[in-house]
Amino acid sequence: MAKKLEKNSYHHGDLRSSLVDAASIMLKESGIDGLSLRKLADKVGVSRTAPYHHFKDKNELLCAIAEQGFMHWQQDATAIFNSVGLTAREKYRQFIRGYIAYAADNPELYDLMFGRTIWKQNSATQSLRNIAYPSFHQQVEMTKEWQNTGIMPATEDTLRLAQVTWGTLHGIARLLIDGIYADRSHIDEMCECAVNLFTRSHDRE
Amino acid sequence: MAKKLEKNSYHHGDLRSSLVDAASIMLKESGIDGLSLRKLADKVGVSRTAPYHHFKDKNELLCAIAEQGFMHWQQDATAIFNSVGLTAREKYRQFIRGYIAYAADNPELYDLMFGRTIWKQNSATQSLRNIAYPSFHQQVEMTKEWQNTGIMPATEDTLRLAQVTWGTLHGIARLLIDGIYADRSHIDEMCECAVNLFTRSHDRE
DNA sequence: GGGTTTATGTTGACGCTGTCAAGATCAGCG
DNA sequence: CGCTGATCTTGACAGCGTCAACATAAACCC
Repeated sequence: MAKKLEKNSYHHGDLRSSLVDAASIMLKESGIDGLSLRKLADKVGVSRTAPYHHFKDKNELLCAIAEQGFMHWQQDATAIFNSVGLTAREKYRQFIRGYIAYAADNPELYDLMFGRTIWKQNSATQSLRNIAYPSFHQQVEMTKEWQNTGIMPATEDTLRLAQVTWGTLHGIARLLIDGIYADRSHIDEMCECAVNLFTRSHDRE
Repeated sequence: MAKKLEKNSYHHGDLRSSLVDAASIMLKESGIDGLSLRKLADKVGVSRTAPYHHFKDKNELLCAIAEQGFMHWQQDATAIFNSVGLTAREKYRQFIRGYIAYAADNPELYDLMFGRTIWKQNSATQSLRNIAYPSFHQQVEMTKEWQNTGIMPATEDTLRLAQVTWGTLHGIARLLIDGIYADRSHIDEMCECAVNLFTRSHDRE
């Protein structure tokens, strides 16, 4: 912010975060492939190879963006989880809707965070792993909690149950953001259906 | 096959199908991005731009490969669906396992068939749509059948139920092939868990 | 304060990609 | 036989990620 005045200097002063910010916007507009380091440098006002002094390669930049995405999502998730005055079932419904909404609102970011670009090639930065893995793990913890409160069947193995329920959310999100289900108007009913399936006849509240 | 002898002629004779075949192999080995038209032409033994007389661009080639994938998968699916001597629930289990197995055995092809590359940009060929849409629709028909036989809850709207259950399969498949769940040894138990969730207390056989 | 190190930014170059334009070759048909 | 259209070729262009070599200025030490 305060660095904006020193524009004409040879050194940018705050290039790294400027790059991440601008790259996030470009990602949102153009997707992972559309995000070009050259265009990015141009938009920020530096030469093509300047970013390479802050990120080893494009992958490291992508990981930095994904990190921000995880931090943002974790805020949303814990806010829902810690909300008061809701029945357990209602809270679960809100979590599902929140998950899908986050993906639908940030499709390219979601694709980056949970897509093959980063994870398939095992190219995740240690820094990214440090926030992504706990986020994955949180899914299991929440499942365990829901099993304890009787929302979800306690007979199923917690890890498997978490994998399947998260898989469902992930699958619906992907069908949406990948354009296989174009219609966003179905989302609410789909979430409702998922809640019914997973929590069927397990509470009376 | 019979064309192999006429190798040294100026005209290839059967270039289109040769391209699709070679491209399928390259796709399996290198993924969508790794599949390069230039390398492909080189492998088939023609010049870089020869493929452009058979496919308008890379997208059309990808659609042709995806078509073959859908045809292959449809064979697998109907084989499972028409198998005799199985209870409805057992048949459903086999379908789930078959779906995940197909994705796990052909990760790059699955990514092409059900990924954003084709569907997000609405770039699917009419020819591809003609086989993909019925394949999508088949998922709904099967769900309806399973509702009728009492395997799945008849109270839920068929379309929503199909979307959610397919979403689950798709999500599990993606978590697997995108490297978020590296461990294939969990697949069987995950499928079992999904079957339990969706068909819970709906049959006694 | 002066000199050196180090971080940061620049231009140039390479090989890769998809794709268009123009010309070469050849099969098939009138 | 000659023409037409399908097929294949070389040449070219812009875009990409990235390495090497060089320029600048900030930071640090004596």
